[in-house]
Amino acid sequence: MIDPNGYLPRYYQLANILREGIAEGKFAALQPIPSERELEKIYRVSRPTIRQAIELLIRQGYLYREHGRGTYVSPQKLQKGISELTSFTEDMKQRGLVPGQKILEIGYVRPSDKIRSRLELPETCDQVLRIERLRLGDGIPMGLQTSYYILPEDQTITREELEEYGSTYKMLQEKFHLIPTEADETLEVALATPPEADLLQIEPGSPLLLSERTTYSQYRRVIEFVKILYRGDRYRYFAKLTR
Amino acid sequence: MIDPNGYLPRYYQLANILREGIAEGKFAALQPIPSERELEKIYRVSRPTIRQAIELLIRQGYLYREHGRGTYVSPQKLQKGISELTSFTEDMKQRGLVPGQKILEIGYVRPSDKIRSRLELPETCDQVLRIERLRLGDGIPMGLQTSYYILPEDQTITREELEEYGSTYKMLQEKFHLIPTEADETLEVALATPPEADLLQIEPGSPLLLSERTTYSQYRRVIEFVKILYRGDRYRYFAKLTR
DNA sequence: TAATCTAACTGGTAATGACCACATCAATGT
DNA sequence: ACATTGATGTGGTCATTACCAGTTAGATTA
Repeated sequence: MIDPNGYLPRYYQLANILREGIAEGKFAALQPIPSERELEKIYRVSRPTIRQAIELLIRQGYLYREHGRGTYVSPQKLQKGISELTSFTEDMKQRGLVPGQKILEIGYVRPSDKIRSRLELPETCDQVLRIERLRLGDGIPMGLQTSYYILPEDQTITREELEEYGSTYKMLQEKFHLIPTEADETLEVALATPPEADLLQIEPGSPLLLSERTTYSQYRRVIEFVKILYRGDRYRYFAKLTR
Repeated sequence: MIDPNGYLPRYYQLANILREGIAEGKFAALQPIPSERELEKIYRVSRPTIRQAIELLIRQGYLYREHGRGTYVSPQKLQKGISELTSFTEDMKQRGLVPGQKILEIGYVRPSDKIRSRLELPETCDQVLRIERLRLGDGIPMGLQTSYYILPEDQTITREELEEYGSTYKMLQEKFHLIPTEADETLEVALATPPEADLLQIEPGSPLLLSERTTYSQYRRVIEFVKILYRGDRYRYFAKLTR
């Protein structure tokens, strides 16, 4: 069941086994899974390893513990949609829509004070890459996205690459070895200006959901600042909160 | 430094010491803290204990690790505002505003199908407590809140209690021993109807931020379903995302 | 000089053994 | 009949020991 010399660490293998068991209904919602001492005998791994696997599944929302009682399976509603950092592309896929994009503009600009502070720009740098895109879901306009990146001119992004990769996050990872790992996001409402309404194919003055996000790399440096104006009638934001 | 027989577990004491060190600037942002083996000698606790403390601080956003290099202090921007489950009252306090409320209506109603499903109501139950409140920040209308609770009639909430406690979450915890521990939230835009606009002191048709939240207890049972219509011009939603 | 290797760090995974704190329930006492 | 107690199960904490896996820098080599 668990390969001690496997490619994946043992606690990770065990977590996968348990997660599958939950998905298959082998362990039912609100019912306890075997105790840590029992799992020790079943899977032939030590208790710390088992606890590590369980802690992973708790963080992912699949299990929860009750001291003195046992470890239980979360109800389905709590098993999905943890507030995860996703790109627009991944977001659309999760919603069951085919992601698409239409690049409107791409080029270097002088950053405004707001952009400067959001990108935590050093004084020396006075050029940032700006990309404006119309984002589609199943071919229908979903939002208007404006992204800013700090990139030297010899390491830049071309329109062709952007179209080829589809997902910007995938490109950042493969081309620059920058992995988005954390982000701060704010959401508020806005009203569509005539040019925005035209691009989004809605009436001017229609309500929009405005998202502003600063994304950080694995080194805790700012990667990008992204502003997205979502169509209010087609987009809903999900969050999972814990305490 | 660390009391082995203290009221708090050792890993928790160590986490507090390190968190203070970070707050005081003793450990600077983006700089490494002492290695796990060094901390072992400094604080006279074993490595598992140290790792547990560090993992806690990582989850709270204060530290991050780099395999082979060390454990580093996160930049300030990432140290706060983790997507936490807070009541309206706590939310206002965090924003530096004085929370307030005006109770508009309180009583039992037959739940609609939508409310039924959101509360995961059993067939037998056909009465839920509905509370409608105008929520204030520094005395100014911030949002219109409608909450639904599953409570037997002998264990109910009165208008007086609601006004006395101020925070509903505090009351749930102290009176019913129900601790809100997890929640699913959705956000979308809406336009104010004339009666809503009147209560919120804005123009009819003004944009609003509509939040719908299902809150779960420590036993993973639904506690409440809450709908809040926030004034679009006075409220902004914050989220912290991870991967 | 420049590429390579190696030793010494770092965190990551794992086993073992021990004791504590909380929950439950059956046996015991009143 | 009821309250109490204690055994036994659960997860929570902690120490010790060992080895693996990346990173780095200085010593070695070509």
